[in-house]
Amino acid sequence: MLLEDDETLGYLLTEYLKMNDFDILWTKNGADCLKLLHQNEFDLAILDVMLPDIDGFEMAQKINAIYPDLSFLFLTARALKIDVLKGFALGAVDYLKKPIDEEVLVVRIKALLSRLPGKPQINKVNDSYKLGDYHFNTLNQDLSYKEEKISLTNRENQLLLYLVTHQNALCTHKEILTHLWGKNDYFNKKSLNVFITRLRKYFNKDLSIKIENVHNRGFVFKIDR
Amino acid sequence: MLLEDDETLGYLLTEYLKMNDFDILWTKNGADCLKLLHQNEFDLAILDVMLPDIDGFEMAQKINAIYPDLSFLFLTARALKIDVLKGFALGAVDYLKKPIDEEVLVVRIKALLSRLPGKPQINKVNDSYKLGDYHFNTLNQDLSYKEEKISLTNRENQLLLYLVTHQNALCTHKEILTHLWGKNDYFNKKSLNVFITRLRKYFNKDLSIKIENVHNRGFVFKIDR
DNA sequence: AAAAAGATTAATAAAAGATTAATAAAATTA
DNA sequence: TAATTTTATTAATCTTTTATTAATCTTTTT
Repeated sequence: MLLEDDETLGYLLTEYLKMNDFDILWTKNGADCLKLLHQNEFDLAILDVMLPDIDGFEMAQKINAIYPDLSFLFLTARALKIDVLKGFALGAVDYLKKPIDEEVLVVRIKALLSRLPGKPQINKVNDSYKLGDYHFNTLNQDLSYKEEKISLTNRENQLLLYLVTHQNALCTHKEILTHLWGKNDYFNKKSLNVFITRLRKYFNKDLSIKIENVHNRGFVFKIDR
Repeated sequence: MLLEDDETLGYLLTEYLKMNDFDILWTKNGADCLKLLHQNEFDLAILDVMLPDIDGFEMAQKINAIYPDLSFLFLTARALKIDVLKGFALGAVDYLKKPIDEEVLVVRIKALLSRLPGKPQINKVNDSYKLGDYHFNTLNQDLSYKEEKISLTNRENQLLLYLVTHQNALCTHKEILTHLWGKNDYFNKKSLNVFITRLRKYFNKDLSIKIENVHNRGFVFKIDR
């Protein structure tokens, strides 16, 4: 969450942070800020100090009282030593002086978020799947059968992951192609076919694993038992 | 731990931090710093960048390689944007510009330490690894095969340590490059390649040791048995 | 039986990786 | 300080891997 009353800077920062894959919401005053805090769960609040209706330090006190687990930092032109000390005394994780380079701001925020407890563990995908007698590790990009390890290419890995995470469900050509190839045309469909053949070959040691075709629709990954 | 070659500033900071109940040890060069790190368990390292024998960025790389759980920050007059970005890329928890007010330094460090997880800096890494018929000593920076000893360069040592501590797991290009080089671009990737070739050559007497490539992803260090 | 869709194997071109050599920068020695 | 050696990076060249396209055969549908 960004609390910043300056239109230009607020817009700029919001857009820049969005570009860097942050989910960010921007407010320009204390009242709206409180509403936002009430309606969302933020990882970090970026607070300006001088605002029309409230001062950032007061906002920090409110955060401490109402949302004690929310981390916040100050981003302000008020750079007097006394202000910095006050900011940290209120529990800020950082105190940044304006003007700040956007790129530097982004790396600082990333560094901060990576060290916040709990929150930052952004949905780490399960990376390992037991498939019949096989074992598929999508992070290491390999498929093992007993002692033998088959290393997968990027596409093979992507495709298998897609099929496995949609086990027993029909994955249409269109769905797969738009998801992995980004477009759905005749040639990519041909390519997909080649990869399906490849995967089937890898799995030929366990007859219970099947990649079935649904004519004119798509494929479905199944494990019989 | 404070790494600072300037006598006056080093003395001043050390005394000031002691007054504020920190247990602090001060070194003036890279060699002594490594000794200290080996003999103690620090919560935080404060690194100057420009030093007589080593640069602070290199020291950070060594810390990443040898004591990956030790947090560090830079305290330096080098305030160019590129340096700041590099500092954070290497995993710094903060990047502070000289001159800094002692009081502000203290509150910043307190804020940092209060957010460091528990007491994680326990697992000091082993300095010696048996790798098939080879023996790798990362502190002495050498690799021995029977009576023969190969001494490793800094980069070779860092890279091998990284691979060995992530044995059997895929180490992506990005991961390796940001950890050891501090940035991840085309040329560093080329450089990494050269080092991989070098390491493979060193290990060519034991065929069970392999550094495998995963196309378009990275490398994995393996010992077959 | 004909047409369409799918499966399979093989051929190709582009990208990535490996290797060796050349250069530049740093460290060491005289 | 200059000369020498060591080291990391960049360059050049060769090899391998990979995704796609093509060609051919098989199955499904109407």
